[in-house]
Amino acid sequence: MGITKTEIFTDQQNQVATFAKAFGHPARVAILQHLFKIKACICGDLVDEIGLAQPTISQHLKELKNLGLIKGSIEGTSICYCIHTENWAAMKAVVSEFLNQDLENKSNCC
Amino acid sequence: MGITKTEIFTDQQNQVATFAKAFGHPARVAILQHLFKIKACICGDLVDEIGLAQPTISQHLKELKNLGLIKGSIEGTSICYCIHTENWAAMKAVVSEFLNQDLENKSNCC
DNA sequence: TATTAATATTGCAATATTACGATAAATAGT
DNA sequence: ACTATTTATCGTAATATTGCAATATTAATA
Repeated sequence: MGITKTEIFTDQQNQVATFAKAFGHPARVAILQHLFKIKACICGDLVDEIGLAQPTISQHLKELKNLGLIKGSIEGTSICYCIHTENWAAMKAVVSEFLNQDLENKSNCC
Repeated sequence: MGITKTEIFTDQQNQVATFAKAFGHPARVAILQHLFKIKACICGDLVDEIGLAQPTISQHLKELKNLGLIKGSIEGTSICYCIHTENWAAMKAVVSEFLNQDLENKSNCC
């Protein structure tokens, strides 16, 4: 049905999935990488930097902002986006815990 | 258009996105966690463990297998799935590099 | 070989995502 | 106030994803 049954999963599982979904598109990966690289936060040269139309970039930015991973502040007519470092760290903690799981014992079949 | 323009991104960006998409659904997060937890690899009790229909679980397993994150071996009539540890480590390296980016300088606006 | 058990595949309906043109909203400068 | 610039929103088309019932496949066992 295209709808995810979030009710049957734990909060932690849903959180990992939600954050991971944010990185599940190369445009958002590219946006975040650019914001990390450019020390000063960047506004809409993202549209030039990445090869997508302005409304598309704006939409991706909105998703990242809704998740709290970036924040934007008005600079005249343009808007300055940057990484929300505290929230990024929090997200990283959740996702890293998932990624860094270890096999307790060696598996006995595969 | 629902179609992602992968051509305009780097291989690394597409890789991060592809792996992240695998974790972008709580069912797949749950499946992977269960495979990590249960030392011996598990077959189709995943259907009982997680509350989704058998075809749905089978589909999620297929995606994870296609990405190389899990592997399955036939055990009689059932199939034994487990984490593909080498590939998991490789994935972790790619995703971690993305997550662990650091801001070079403090941002000057937000 | 017929039956049973476990998993995979097919087909389909519902919803989500991606992308962009057109347009609106906000602000700066004239 | 008018214009230009920048970003957001709306509307819509195309594609992707999720989920499951029905069915097929595979392997063990009677």
